[in-house]
Amino acid sequence: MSPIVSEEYKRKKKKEILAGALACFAKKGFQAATIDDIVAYSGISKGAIYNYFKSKEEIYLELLNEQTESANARLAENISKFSSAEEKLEYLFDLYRDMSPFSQERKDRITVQLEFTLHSSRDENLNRILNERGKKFFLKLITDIMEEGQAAGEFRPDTDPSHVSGLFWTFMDGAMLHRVINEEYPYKTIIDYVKSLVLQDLKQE
Amino acid sequence: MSPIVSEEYKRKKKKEILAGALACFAKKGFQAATIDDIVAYSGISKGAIYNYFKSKEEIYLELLNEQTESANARLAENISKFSSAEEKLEYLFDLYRDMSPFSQERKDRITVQLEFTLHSSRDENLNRILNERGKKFFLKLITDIMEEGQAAGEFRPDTDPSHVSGLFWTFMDGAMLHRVINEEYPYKTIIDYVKSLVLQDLKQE
Amino acid sequence: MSPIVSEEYKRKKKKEILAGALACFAKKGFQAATIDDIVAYSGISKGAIYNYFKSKEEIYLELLNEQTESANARLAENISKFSSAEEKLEYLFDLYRDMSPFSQERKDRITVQLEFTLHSSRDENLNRILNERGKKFFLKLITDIMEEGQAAGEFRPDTDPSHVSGLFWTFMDGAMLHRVINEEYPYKTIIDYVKSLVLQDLKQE
Amino acid sequence: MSPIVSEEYKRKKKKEILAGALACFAKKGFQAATIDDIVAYSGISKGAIYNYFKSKEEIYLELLNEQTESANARLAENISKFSSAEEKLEYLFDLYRDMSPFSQERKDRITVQLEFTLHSSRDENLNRILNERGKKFFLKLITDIMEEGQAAGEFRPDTDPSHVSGLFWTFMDGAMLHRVINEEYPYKTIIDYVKSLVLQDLKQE
DNA sequence: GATGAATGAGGTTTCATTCAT
DNA sequence: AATGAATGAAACCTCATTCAT
Repeated sequence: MSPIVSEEYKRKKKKEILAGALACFAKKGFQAATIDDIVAYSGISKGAIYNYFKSKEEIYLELLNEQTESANARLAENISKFSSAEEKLEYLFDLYRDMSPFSQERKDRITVQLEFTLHSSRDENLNRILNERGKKFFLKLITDIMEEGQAAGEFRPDTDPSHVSGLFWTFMDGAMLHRVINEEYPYKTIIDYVKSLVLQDLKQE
Repeated sequence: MSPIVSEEYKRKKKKEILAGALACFAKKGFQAATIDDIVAYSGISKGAIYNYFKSKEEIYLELLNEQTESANARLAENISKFSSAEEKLEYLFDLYRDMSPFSQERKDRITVQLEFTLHSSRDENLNRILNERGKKFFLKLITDIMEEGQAAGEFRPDTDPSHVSGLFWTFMDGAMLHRVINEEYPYKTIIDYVKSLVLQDLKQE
Repeated sequence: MSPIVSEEYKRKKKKEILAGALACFAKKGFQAATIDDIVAYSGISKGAIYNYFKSKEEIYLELLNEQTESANARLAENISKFSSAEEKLEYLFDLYRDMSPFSQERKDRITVQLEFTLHSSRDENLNRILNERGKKFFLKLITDIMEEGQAAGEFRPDTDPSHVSGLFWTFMDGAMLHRVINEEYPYKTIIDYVKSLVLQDLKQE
Repeated sequence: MSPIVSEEYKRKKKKEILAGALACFAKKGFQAATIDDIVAYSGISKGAIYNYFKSKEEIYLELLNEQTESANARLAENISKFSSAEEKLEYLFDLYRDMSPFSQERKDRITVQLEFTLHSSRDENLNRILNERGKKFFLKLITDIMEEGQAAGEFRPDTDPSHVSGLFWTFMDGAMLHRVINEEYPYKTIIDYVKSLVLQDLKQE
């Protein structure tokens, strides 16, 4: 009885739903956005949405998974292209700097991501998962570069790699937050400023 | 001719409600926290809460006002005690650094504050107010110090004061966010690291 | 401990409360008017109101009692002054006609009275009481006059007194309703028209 | 691809809700009747009711619209069938007279209608709309007949048509009010009595 | 697979009444 | 007697989810 549709079709449909949900969650926040908002935005019926996701929360989680994974993949892939630690670090700063000007979709993702990050502080389990992932991926991404740079003599040896990594991600999250809430925030300039401070320091003998 | 309870009493009651609300909003988020949560937490009846505040939203706004104002007051007051720009800047870094270890209440406030900041990006009007206030108070606090330091020859003259200010607040928001979501985040160490980077740079001739 | 106040004082206070309640009930309706409205309007505290009346409903009922009784008293007293049935009937028509222009208070009373009358249709018991009273007082007031007039040969004998009476009160209620909802309703003119129709008919031999 | 239920189905559902609401409003009054009353009475869930109407007030207004429109349609349609003004006027009197004995539903409608009419006196805007409609439709209905009758020489020319019209509607509202609150009110007899008074007078040369 | 009407738990807010002072 | 803060039942309305078609 059920028309059997291709996996391709299903994937497309899911993407449509996720895109609608992202826009709605960004616009109103997860709690305030309703399934009807998503229906209105995506043009997909309520029943159909529940065919693809079993709850509003699941949509949210999938949305966040999706973005972390794609971000991770992109980063890991590109970083390996550079040979020196300095270039790698520079690349990371520039990568984030060049996100600006932000597309609406990127702003939406960031808003939703930050909101979710905050929300995670309320859920022991979620929090542990996120921190674990943060350590394993984000923190390590830069400590690896730092260690590489220090081993190669590019960077001063007396700086704790995890401090640089912590500083980087702390700063990027702060910058994205400010960018999202303030159109006039000098996102690029400030990232460049921090980049110069950090690199200057690291290269000091 | 009596239950005209003292203003003192009313103030105290309001504080109790706000304290309960803060805990609940921090624990669940503004949307997810219910009036019944606040009732359960504070032991104050639903009706009484509505005698003091006319809506859940009003409680939220009052909570945020309160914290901004107290923060503003504290900062402005203390900064003026120092005579050199360097000392002032150092004081600011140290002030934020020494917030750690965070009391539960401070974490709650920060969580709620960050959530609200994010939320504000969804409300044109609120957003404008917050950015205005940010510029007038937070940004200016540091650009003033910078200009003072540059005029006095303490700081190198070629750094844009607003970049330092932007960097500072970007960083502090990021650090508080990370601290709130990650118990193990080396908050103090990283703040000291950034402080050293910034001051080192500024004092370079 | 309780200051013992005079009966006079109490009566005055009750009147004040009733006056405030009348205005509020007229303005919003019994259900929609709140005790706080009455507090605001009368300037008397909530506690005090509950010292004099044991519920909002009791205030309402007292208000209606008050007006029926005063109306009854006025009518009965004045009617007896006239000697002929025709004069009495004319007096009644004129009495109602000359209520216009209506003071705000009168309009309020009428609104509340009509609302109550309607409301009474929902309460078996109340309904019976009101109909009883209506028969005993209002209906009888005019059937008595009619019978007097027919006995005296003033009025044609073949008209059922109760029909004239029914017509009169039906009409007056309708006219007051229209007057209350429509500023431009030609209240006096229409009453005079009906009066002329009725008297003309009754005096026909 | 289905539960796009037919328009027919929706209309029926709406009617069911309105019927339930009418009964509840009549029984308790608009304010006192609760959505849960309507749920209990109609057997339709709260959510479903809010799918069809966006507020309790909207249900009320629709109910009143419905009845005015159907009344208007019925009247306008039938009146035109008669050729003489006298017949038309007689038809109107008879139409209202023959509503009795009142079905429960008719009594409900009248109660709700009268309550609403009274209520309208509290809302400037509503009041204007209702009076406008009253003038345009109800008043005009009879002044037209009067003018027709006077032009044709059926009715005496010295009677102001608007007085007859005013008298008619004043009387009918009064009669319906009395009928609704008093089972024993001789509705038919009194209407016939008024009809005879009015027609007698109009036909006098 | 798609649709959207139906459900009802649960949220916010109001307000008559009580009662300590 | 007077006051008004406190109470909590009960009102209106929303919305995630289900399910008949």
